[in-house]
Amino acid sequence: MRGFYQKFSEILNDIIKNNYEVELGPPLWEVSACKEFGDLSSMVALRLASKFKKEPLEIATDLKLKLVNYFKDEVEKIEIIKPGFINIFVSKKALLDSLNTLIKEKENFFKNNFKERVLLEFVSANPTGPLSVAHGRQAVVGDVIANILKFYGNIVEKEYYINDYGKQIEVLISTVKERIKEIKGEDFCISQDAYLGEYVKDIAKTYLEKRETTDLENFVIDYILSWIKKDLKALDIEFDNWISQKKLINDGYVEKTISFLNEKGLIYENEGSKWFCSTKFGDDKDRVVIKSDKELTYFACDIAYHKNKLERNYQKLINLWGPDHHGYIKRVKSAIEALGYDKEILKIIIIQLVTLKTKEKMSKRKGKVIFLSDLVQRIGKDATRFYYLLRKNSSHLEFDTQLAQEASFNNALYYIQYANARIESIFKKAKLNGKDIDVTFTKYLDQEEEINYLRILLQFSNCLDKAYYTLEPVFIIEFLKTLATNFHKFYERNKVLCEDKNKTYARLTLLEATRIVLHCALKILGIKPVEKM
RNA sequence: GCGCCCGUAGCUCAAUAGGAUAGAGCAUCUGCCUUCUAAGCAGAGGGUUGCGUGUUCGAUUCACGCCGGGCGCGCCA
Repeated sequence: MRGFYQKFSEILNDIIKNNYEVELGPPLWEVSACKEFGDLSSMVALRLASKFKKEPLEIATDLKLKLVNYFKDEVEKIEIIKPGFINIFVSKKALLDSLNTLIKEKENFFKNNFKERVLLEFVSANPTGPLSVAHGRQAVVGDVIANILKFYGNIVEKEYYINDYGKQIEVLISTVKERIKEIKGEDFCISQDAYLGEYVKDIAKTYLEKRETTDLENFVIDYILSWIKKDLKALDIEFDNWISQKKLINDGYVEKTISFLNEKGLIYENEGSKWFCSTKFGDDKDRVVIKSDKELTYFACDIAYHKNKLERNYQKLINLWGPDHHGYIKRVKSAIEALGYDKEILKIIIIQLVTLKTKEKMSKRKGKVIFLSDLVQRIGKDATRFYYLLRKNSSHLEFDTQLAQEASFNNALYYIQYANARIESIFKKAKLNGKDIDVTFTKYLDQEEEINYLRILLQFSNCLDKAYYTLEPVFIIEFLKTLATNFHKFYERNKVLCEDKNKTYARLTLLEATRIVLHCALKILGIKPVEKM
């Protein structure tokens, strides 16, 4: 249960269903916490008006009349404004009731119970080297999206697709072989398109040291995968499933998928290779699935992989891809339709580029990649996660490593953590903790400033909705900044521990509620709250 | 040439799933520490939202066309 915000949404939804026989998607209410326009503002009258070609003001008035019946003392007043806004001024009582419930239920207050089975595939970097800073953004965003989905009661599996087959791997293996020769002092040859990174030498060295008798290819892939897992672990990210492309092929799954499409008449031969007519499903051109050298293309495997996903019966598939894959979306969606599924089941989120802003100007010579592990080691897990989430998924992210390390108010994470530290400090001084909070004292919260602060706090529900429906973690960051700002303001102006014991306990409930919200939000972001600074 | 992302204050970015007077921080200037952490708070200045047209009650947001910046366009993966 999430207090009045949830309740009001349910009520409005019922009214619309009963009277207009339609179901409008969220948001039904926008939370404004603004003196002029009230706590909740709804545009549904305007949405209904354009749908039924009626006067928005009429609809708004009608909805207002029906809304009134549902409330006794939760609402101060309902106003209809200009083109058709319905503005609700929530009563102090409703706000305090929400506060009481929040303190009792803690973070459960904000949860939902949607129960969808969701498969989230992200990172899926080729096992040809350690993860780069670009992969890091996908990893963190994906992990946080998973947390958001889970928080709303969905069953989420995080999956990593291992591209352990194809030319890239072949090139890597041959590079390792040459490096082994180099170490042994034999003649060797590193070609132009080989993997030039120093880490290839490390792999070769380790392979020799361990006197591995196993297959070199398996050794190399396992070795790199262990790096990748370690890099992810350093960011507190763990995957539920690791799906191997090679295994899909060896199990005959890819072949089966191609013949399945062939039976549907969607595969044809041309110039010695086999093509899938993706144009029939909206793609710009048909795509090769079996090359003229009889090898499978990456796309062929991907069709099979998505078929495999679909057969595992998820209600939603979400893929996080880098911007270089945007041209690939139509192709995969076509494949899903060709396989006989609704392409809307797959949601693809493109995570834009990351650039590093560093003072010492890490050289870009020879396209040298900067490893994720170096970044995490330098600025720590929490700051790395936070700064990766700073922008919308679709926006370029400039990662300011200098700022992320800085212990100053310029650093938004410090500012937020500082709020938490101040709260902890007050509780410590009062020799109390969260368990000692008695909600009967909330009745002493009678100043406008206190109630307004409470309003901000309760907007977390709305923030979570936004993040959930848009799959944009950045909204949680933005909320945390706002909350921290308002907390610091409140802190400066109102002393919590004061002569008036009732006031003290009342304000402590506000602090406890803030602590719950801060901890909850940070937990979703995978960041540890700091208790002392 | 085609496709994707971006263009908002001097700088870095916000603006919620079209909403009401486009907001923060930095930098500049002015105040506030015998009082729960000054890593903070209060205040001032700063805008033709790249340009144009359209969609509608309403556009920073959507559509189309320009201009400018970034990236991608394999029988690579």
